[in-house]
Amino acid sequence: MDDDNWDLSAVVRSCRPSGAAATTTSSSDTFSLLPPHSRPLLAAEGGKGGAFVLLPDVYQRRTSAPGLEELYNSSFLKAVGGSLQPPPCRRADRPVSRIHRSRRRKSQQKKVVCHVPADGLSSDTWAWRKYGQKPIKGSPYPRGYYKCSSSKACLARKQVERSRTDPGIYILTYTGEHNHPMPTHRSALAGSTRHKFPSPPDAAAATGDGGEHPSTADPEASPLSATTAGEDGVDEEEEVEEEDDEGLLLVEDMEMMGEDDLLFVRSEESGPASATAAEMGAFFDGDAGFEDHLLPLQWLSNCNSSSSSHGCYR
DNA sequence: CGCGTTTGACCAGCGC
DNA sequence: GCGCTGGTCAAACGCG
Repeated sequence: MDDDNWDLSAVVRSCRPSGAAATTTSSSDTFSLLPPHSRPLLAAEGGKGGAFVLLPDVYQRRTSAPGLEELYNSSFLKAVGGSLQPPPCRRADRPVSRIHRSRRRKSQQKKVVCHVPADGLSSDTWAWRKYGQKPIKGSPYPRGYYKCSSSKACLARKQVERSRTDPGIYILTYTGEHNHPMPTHRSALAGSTRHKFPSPPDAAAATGDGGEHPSTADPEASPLSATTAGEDGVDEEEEVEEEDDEGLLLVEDMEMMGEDDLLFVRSEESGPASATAAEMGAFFDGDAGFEDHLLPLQWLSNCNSSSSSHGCYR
């Protein structure tokens, strides 16, 4: 119920730089949904211009942050205790159990929507397993549906879709909460290492029309080789905006993000990332499983240190 | 052999 | 009430 917010609130609050945070008043639960890596940039309310607030390291140290763990735990209690459903049922059972679950969620579940550059995708430390993909009306790019694969009981889900306005940006929608601690090592996750390094016919297609062919175009695919990506300090921006108490977060379209404010490292960018970017481009087009490419998160700390988002997002 | 991805089908929420 | 669209499931397939 409405208590969903509490956990998030805690996080937010703790993260809040004294003044800025005010923006997301009730962004509460939203963040709990977000993977640590994706420290969201809170868009200041008037923030269209780009007043982003970088959340402190709450997320940064997932391993050592007791607070976070608590958060998780408590979250579990709330999320799981309340609505955790027994596992999925087969079609036969579906009618009943599933209905409640999915349909309800559809409209009422809290969501966290964030926009991240391709690089950002790779930094998701949770283990996700793709369970579906669908073309979305109005968007040239299909949307991928992921579940947390760390635990079967985990309700966390995520949708990945490429921004129609900016192919370089991915829209991540998190729903549900993880009812288990975050995996320490990606490698520990169930065989989540399936790098398909494509030998992309053309990277161009990657950024451009991938969506046309659902089968080949995976929006979410954004494999960065952890090494390269991590090194350069990627930029990852996500802006989260809360809409209502329902917990629904809306992120305004890319337009709202001033280019000046949000700079993504694109393929043209220089440095170590460039190679990565290129590769990514290739991936965008046809591959999936970006989650496999985990960023060391080192860059997080780097970014973190800088007080302004600009420092990082460059 | 195990696990993740792909893909088609099913189901129901939502808008008209 | 109907149709559309999105979300999820599960079998098949591929890869390590």
